[in-house]
Amino acid sequence: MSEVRLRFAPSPTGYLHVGGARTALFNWLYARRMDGKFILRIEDTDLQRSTKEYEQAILDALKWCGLDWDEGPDVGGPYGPYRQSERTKAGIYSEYAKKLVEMGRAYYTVYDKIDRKKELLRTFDFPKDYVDQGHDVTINFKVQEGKTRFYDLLKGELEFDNSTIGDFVMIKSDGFPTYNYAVVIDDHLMRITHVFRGEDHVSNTPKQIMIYEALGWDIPQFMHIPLILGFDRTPLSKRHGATSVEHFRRIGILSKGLMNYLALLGWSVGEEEIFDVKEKVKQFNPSTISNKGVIFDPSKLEWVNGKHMRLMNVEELLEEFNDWINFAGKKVPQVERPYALRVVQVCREKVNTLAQLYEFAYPFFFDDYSFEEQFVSEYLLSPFAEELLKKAIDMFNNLEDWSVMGTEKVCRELAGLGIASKNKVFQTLRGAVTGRLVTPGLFETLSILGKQKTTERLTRTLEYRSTKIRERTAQT
RNA sequence: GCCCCCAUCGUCUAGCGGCCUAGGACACUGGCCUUUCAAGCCAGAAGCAGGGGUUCGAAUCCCCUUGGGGGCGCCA
Repeated sequence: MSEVRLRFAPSPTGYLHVGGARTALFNWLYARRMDGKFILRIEDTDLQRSTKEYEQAILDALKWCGLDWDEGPDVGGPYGPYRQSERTKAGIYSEYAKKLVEMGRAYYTVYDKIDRKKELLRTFDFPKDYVDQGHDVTINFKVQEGKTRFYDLLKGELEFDNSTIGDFVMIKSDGFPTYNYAVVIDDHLMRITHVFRGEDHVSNTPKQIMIYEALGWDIPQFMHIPLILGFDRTPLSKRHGATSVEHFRRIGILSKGLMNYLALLGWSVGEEEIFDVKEKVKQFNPSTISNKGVIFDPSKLEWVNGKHMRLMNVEELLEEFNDWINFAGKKVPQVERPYALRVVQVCREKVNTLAQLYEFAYPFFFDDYSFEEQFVSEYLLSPFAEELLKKAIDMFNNLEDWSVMGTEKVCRELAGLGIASKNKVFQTLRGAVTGRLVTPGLFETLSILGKQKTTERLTRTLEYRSTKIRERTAQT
């Protein structure tokens, strides 16, 4: 059996959309499952909208997703070039277009110079005079009578009456091919065996089939994947907020988490929900993908992501975290690796994204955290706080054992002093060393912070309290 | 308008004629744990779009209606 070859063919007119990423993922999954090839092709025939920046952004996003390709514009391959603009310059599309004209399956259309939509004539002969005079000329495919059918892996046998399909442009007047034409030429020349793409291409498929048939080429296996929709059931777009892969990366979603969620969206692998997509390659069966439009649910994405954060080993998470800090352009914590590992270990228990992790871990990394309003009004300014903090500074200064058990012992002693209730004592201490009322466990927090930071912070908080009290007295 | 696709809890799904008084997950609600909590554990509420058939029997098969989506570009 010949080699299975699949491709993902984005057009560089925007960032990689999660829908595109899902399509790429399914292509990739099947290529890997069949020990075939995954090819990346850039469809940049829309001169107006395509940019190099977007192309690079898409490549970066795909790489981040872990969807590596065997052939593509950056790595080359036996069937290159892999950019349609380059293939156009190489004359690949016009060659077959001319052939189709010669066969009588396509014709030239000449348009009016002023009213550029108005057809002047159709001809099988190259209209040299008109071209010389500067008229727009396209090459159009001539649709014949009959029916066109094809088999879709997901939808089964599909049939279209050719009378519902009009002749269509293959070569635009700027010399570039249209999508429906170029895709056929490229897929054939690149030996593509399976075309997995969005459902929005179903109605275009018969046009492509007609070209395959006219040229006497084998038709690849098609599978059209339902679109990803927003909660209002309209296709997921900017109107639903940012939808690019880059956006989810920015808000701290792990590549593993995104891929896992995207795979889950329309494809169920038994009861299991949390997995590394790469480990599910063997079980990938494209025909089990759901056949209905699916709604993108950000809250489930977050949940999946949080699970991954808690399941992966801490070293790996720390690495992801550092990469993210860098990517997101956040202030980089200047701490030792063992310290960072402990922080990540305790903080990941209660967050679902790297951004949340950063936010949650902030007081462990930096001293410039601020005090939460509620902590100040409800605890810090309370009468008991002064005595408690003084006592705490004293006891922590004398503490030698900074293990979790050690800090717990001191905390419990402080709570037993009768200065305030246990809850108030703990919350006051928590706020005093982190500025907030919601943090990892207090004993762990203190243990990680250590003697120097803890006592410094307690002292500083006590001073802050005095200043606040003075301000308040001055006002009244 | 014409053509095509789709239809199980709010969402993602299991189900492929009897195992279904429809299972799981997210979200939601309540409880537990408890030093806070966004983590964890337990419990609950929530669904086969509607109508006809076929059949001893239908979420599962067929038809219609309704609803949703896609396409009909010198966009991809």
